[in-house]
Amino acid sequence: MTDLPVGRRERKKAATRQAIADAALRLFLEHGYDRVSIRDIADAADVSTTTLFKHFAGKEALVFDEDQAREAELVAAVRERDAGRSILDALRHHVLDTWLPVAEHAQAGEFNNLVNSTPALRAYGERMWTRHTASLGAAIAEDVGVDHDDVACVALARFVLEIPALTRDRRNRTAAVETIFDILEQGWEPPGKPAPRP
Amino acid sequence: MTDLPVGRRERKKAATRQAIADAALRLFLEHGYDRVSIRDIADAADVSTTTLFKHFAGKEALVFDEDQAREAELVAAVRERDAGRSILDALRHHVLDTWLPVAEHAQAGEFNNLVNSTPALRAYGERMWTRHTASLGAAIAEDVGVDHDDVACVALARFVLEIPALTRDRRNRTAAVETIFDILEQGWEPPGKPAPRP
DNA sequence: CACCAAAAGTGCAACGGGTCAACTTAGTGG
DNA sequence: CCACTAAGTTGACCCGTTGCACTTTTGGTG
Repeated sequence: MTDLPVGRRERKKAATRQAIADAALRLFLEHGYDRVSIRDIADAADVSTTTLFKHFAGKEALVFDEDQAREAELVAAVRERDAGRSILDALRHHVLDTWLPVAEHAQAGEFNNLVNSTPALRAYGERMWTRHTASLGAAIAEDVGVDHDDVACVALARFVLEIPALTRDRRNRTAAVETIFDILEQGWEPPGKPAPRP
Repeated sequence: MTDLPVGRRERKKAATRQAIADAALRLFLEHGYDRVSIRDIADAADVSTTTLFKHFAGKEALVFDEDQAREAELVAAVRERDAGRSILDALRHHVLDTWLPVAEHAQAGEFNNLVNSTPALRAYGERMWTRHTASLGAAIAEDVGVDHDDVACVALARFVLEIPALTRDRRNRTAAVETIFDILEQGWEPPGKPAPRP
């Protein structure tokens, strides 16, 4: 997965980082996000708060490790799609195949619950996605051969990146994702009431 | 516009509130958002920080007065549109007629600049818009006669509300808005390079 | 008019997130 | 083995924000 550190130094560094992240997640799940202070976490991981902030940019970053990966995957999904497949199709399947499994199950029960029930974390999570707008937009633009900040391409990127927020608490996430991609492909039109059974 | 306060009490209250807001904006424009502390503002307005926070929910709220109005206008634009006009058309014209003039000119030069160049304010501003997703989505859903949290309707609402963020720093905002509405109406397709002149 | 309850405002202390500067420790590499 | 450098520590500090106990104002009511 990620290249493992070689020197003793980097191993120790990685270890501390991990210790902090573990302690944080444990305490958060145990007592709730905002009843746990940075100092608590630092103590539990047996480091100073300054050290903690050298590893993580802020309190929210303790729970959302890893957004770098997502951006790369997204761009790749566009760039390295099968020949003849449209950009939208590639994105649709990337979302369905990659995001949904993670959201649905990966022992994420408590985790999702934690994020979902903490406004600060929800907000941070949403912004995390939309921060990739520029990169994804640029990748799409490059693919179709227009300016890297072409409005249509950037807008499409943003809309796709809103999908997690829009489908978060749906009973049937798959259907919701499909519906949204249908809008993006064919345009929006008033959804009819589901026809009553005759 | 807003009903003017009658009692001496409410007049004074409104006055202090205004004094705070004025002091804040002045200091922000003069020294930059994050070089001005809450204490500075409170001092300048000659109140205590406690009082300040009884009038404004947080530091960002000092610069963004008034988002309530926007939500109502939006919902109205959908509900009270001319007969025979589609929802999307109503929204498109509401955005073009109501939002653009405000964004373009209203002595907003420095103000926009301030918001734009301060990450905290950008973030707050964007969330301000998307917070109306549910209401606008529900209005649309009601109009077409489906569940108030129908995915397609909520998605459309969100996409429309992203428009300010997506068009903020475009040279030609009008064109950008039109492009985005075209996507929402007819679906996205790869924009061709502008045809080179023959 | 006098009086009282409630609202507006004050002062102060405290908390939690986050930063800074000077210092110690301990791998790294020559 | 020694000098260099990155990781970590310490302690003080700023800032946004909240709670608490207290004073002032003001509107209404008997």
